[in-house]
Amino acid sequence: MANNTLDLNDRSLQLLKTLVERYISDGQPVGSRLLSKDSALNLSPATIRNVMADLEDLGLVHSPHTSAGRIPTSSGYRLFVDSLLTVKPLDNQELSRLHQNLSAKDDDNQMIGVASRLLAEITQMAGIVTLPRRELTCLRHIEFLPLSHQRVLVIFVTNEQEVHNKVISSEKNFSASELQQAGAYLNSIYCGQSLDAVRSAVLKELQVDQERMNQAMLDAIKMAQLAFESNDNKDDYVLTGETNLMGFSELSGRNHLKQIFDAFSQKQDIIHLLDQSMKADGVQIFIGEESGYQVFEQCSLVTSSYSVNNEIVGVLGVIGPTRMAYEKIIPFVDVTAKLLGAALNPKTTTP
Amino acid sequence: MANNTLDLNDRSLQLLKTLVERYISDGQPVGSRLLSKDSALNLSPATIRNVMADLEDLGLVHSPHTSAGRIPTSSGYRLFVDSLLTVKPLDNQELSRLHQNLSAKDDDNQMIGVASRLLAEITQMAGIVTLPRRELTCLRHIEFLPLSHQRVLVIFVTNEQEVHNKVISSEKNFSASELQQAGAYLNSIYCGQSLDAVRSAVLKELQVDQERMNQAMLDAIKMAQLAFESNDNKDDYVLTGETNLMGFSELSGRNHLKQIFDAFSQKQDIIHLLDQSMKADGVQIFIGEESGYQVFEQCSLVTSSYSVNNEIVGVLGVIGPTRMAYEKIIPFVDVTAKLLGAALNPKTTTP
DNA sequence: TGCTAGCACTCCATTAAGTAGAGTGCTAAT
DNA sequence: ATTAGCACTCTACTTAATGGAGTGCTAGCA
Repeated sequence: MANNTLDLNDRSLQLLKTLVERYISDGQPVGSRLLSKDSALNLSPATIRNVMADLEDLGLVHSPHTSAGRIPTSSGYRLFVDSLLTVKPLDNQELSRLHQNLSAKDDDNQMIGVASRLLAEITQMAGIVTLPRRELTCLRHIEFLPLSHQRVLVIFVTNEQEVHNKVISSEKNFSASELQQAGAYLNSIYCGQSLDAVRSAVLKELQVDQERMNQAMLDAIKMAQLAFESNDNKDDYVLTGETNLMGFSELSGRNHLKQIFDAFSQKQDIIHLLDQSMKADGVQIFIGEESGYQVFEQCSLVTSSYSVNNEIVGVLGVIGPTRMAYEKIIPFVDVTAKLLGAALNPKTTTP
Repeated sequence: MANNTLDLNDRSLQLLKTLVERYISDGQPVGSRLLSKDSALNLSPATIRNVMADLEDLGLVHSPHTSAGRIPTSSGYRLFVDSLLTVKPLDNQELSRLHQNLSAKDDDNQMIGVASRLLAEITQMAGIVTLPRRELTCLRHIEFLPLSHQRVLVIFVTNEQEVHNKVISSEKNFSASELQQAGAYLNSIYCGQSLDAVRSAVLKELQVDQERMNQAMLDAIKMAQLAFESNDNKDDYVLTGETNLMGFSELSGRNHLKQIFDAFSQKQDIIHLLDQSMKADGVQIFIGEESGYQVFEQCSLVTSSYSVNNEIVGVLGVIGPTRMAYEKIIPFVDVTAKLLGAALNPKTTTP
């Protein structure tokens, strides 16, 4: 039962490869006769059947019922994408479309949307792009406005034009002009630094000699800490083309689609799944139950992190049925991630 | 063929009413025998059949095939909701749930989301709420930040804490301090007024004697005009519980659901549909093809505008199959709209 | 004239049975 | 080791048969 590649000779692997390719393109269980013709090995169907029995023992393929052909299992797909896949270079037309639409624009958020739409449209599946991490963005402007009941509205702008806002509770009731002063103070010392840098600088200030500062400065620093303490946009993404998934028969069983769409709108599980790709460079693939979520046992997720200035800031990818054209999807997701990373406005800390 | 209520005697109407009620609760075509027992009229099935034939001639009911019962047509539903419906008072439990969740909070946007979710959960259909019109909100703070290439980022806060931002192109390259001055100037004169008022005041300023103003003031006014010229959030809404629609068999035909979900993500058509409810107070109902959109010929839309300070600012409602429990949905949408209107922060102009 | 009982008819849904096709597993022969 | 052959299994599709629900129509009754 050891599902080691070494257990299999070249012939078996070759057969598995053509089986998977065939199943991906046709969607029908592949029988021994078809496989005998399709592979260049010149073997009789009977021989193929023996090989198939071996592959089935190893858990790489399985038969929906006695007299149907074989279809790949998740392990089968996994072995296929890991060792057997011959990736196809990107179609020229698609490549130019990517370049055209993902050239640097001003608005980052807009570009995220474009990327998601491209992923969905070209693959005809669902496209997903997480919003870029804010930690690495640089602070451009910060400002406080008083609300009622000791609450303060903080507005800050990062990069070129991303505006964020948040309500924090302050210790006392500040007047508008006090808040304005605090903003001016913070702007003067932290403007241009990355949020990460600001966060740690603020913490350091609070720990060391507070006596050196006057009360106004201290208030400002405290509010800055509250303003930056949590990173809120980390749990959001732009999803497009979900409806494309409705076309796939393997996903349309009863409330299967409903569960998938529910997962999409709850976001939580999806985010958790995407987070795993944040750690690694390059393309990652979750096939069927590998995702760990029952909802997606019929789905595959092809993702890639995308980076700005060699720092991973987000993840993007496509979601579709396990039976998808990996040899095209994988390079496609790969270059999309690279282009998006390149197109996003650089956020270097200029100290 | 005149589908006038007057063509029908009380008995026919009574029968139509019970037929619709029965169909709504069971989902099965209603036959003459069942109707004979169900109605309190003590008529034989044969008599009922004659009446049904009349109703069918008038286009109020129709038979899916020769030997099935009758189901209401859109006109049938229409007559039902207009003249025959006996609305049920709201369930106490639901009412208290509404009150509890729709009490005034600080964050308007958050409340919109809550309302949408309540609509969806309680009706088990899709809930939709348009964002409130910004025209009637009051300006609290405005500010400009320079971007590259003669572009300016304008940030303004309305009401308590809604932050909006937008990029405009200016005639010349302003320095940060010039922009700051402009912001301060605008704040000093327009703060606290409604956006509508600001917009017209700005236009007036530009028309009359510009000589009286210095260049800085003029620049500020011009930028204010650009900042407020278009109302962008009018074309957006919060939709929840779309997936509930997947449960209804009448909507699950082939790509029917896909079309509906596509319409949801395109937003355009939906907005246009909802806009029609903006004109009227109270509950409005679109049944099947009445909406004018083929996608929704199997759906009904029950909406109500909601108002703040007697001004209609948005629309909310539910979307579900034509076969829905109108007698419960209608009052429910009605009170939800009223509660949401009351809960939203008042935006009166305080001149 | 309005209502009803009765009857023939239609259509659907479900079940049962039969058939053709595809594909397997096993065995024996090469 | 590979293959040809055969019996077997399972599905998908077609056909037929049956029961049930409901209608439309006609004739009779108040």
